[in-house]
Amino acid sequence: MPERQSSRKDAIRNREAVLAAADTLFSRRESPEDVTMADVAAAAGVGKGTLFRAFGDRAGLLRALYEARLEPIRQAVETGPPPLGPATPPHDRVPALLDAVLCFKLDNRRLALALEEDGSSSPYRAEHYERWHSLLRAVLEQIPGLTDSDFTAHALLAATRADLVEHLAGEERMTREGMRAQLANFVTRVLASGPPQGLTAEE
Amino acid sequence: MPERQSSRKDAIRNREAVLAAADTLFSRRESPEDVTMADVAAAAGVGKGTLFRAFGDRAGLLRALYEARLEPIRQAVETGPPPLGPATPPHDRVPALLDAVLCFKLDNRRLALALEEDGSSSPYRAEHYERWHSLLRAVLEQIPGLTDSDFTAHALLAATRADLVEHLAGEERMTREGMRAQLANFVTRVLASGPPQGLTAEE
DNA sequence: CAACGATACGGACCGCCGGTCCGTTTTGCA
DNA sequence: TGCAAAACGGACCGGCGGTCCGTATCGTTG
Repeated sequence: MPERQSSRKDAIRNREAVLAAADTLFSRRESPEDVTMADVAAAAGVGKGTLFRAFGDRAGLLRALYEARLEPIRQAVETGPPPLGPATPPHDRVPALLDAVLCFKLDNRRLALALEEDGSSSPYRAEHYERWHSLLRAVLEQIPGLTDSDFTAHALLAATRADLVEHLAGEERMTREGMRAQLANFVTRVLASGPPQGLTAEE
Repeated sequence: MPERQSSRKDAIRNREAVLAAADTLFSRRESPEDVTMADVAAAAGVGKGTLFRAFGDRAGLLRALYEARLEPIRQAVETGPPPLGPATPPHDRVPALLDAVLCFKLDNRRLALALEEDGSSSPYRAEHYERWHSLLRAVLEQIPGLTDSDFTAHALLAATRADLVEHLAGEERMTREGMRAQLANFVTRVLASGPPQGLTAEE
């Protein structure tokens, strides 16, 4: 697993070049799978060997790109202000988190698609998914009257799957705001039904 | 698109043989993608040419298998008795439909996985998905106080995605009944919250 | 600054897989 | 039985992810 950073400046420069090239390629080309590793190498002005040494394999490159793009949001979630940050009350944080995920996928459609539909290993094993899931689960657990937090977290995240987002945005011509609104609505509905009888207490 | 049936008996026999071979191969092998077309052809005692002539391409074979397995459920949904059939009141039919989908995916894990994660074209374009979606949407539409039927149908179906099911059953060791119960719970929660303010009218 | 070991480079090369092609065989009709 | 149409099957192809190894570059040490 050659994922260790190198100190040599040519290595570092090449790594950057590859990342940049891959980024533009993925956002330009229609489908992620007609961006080949050779394409990326060529676009970065680099040999294939270099590319694979730097990132291990295709999934490694995708992961690196994804994590880089995800970093700001990760910050906002872990140490930022409400409504994403940890100080937010659960009822408000859950929709905010899911909205953030949705927006991220809208802004990085091709990339998310590439990462999720790469058959080599289930998206559910990716540790960025693990992060979202366990966070969401933890927050859900703080909402009184809500059971099955684990499954619920999965189910809610499933509503933001990259290919679904792609389908809604592309095929069904749904607008960004339309989607955000409907997802918000959906989340609300899931959270709304309180204990036994519908209570929806105003806070 | 060579999908048209042939009347020649060798063609028919071979088609059956391929279907059967593929079926057992997919249920035996760990991951769908280490069942190659050559494997299937060999197991069926048939040349690759025959296989591709009969089903067009890999996706075609998967689709044929899937549709065959789906047929009984399709019957039950279209013309069967409650709780799946058309006579069922919407509130009861929605959970029943989703439970049926879930059970189907549990019973055909590898196959569903193969079909959904085949990158060549989004699962949302498959017409069996279209069928489930439009049916579910239609039923949801009959539930008073429920908006966004289209999106809601997508979101509910997303909770039964094959790779999620696989993950829950495999990685998280969730039992069949556990999953069914949690999905039922989730569906209930989505349907429960009435119009704007929690109403949950008893029928 | 010279020299050298360590490290990275890059593109020819490999194995595999989905899909095609075409000479050969089977089928069923007259 | 003869014959055209249809199906057979496996050699073949193109392209992809990934590897290998001779070569070029780096940076460190005297």
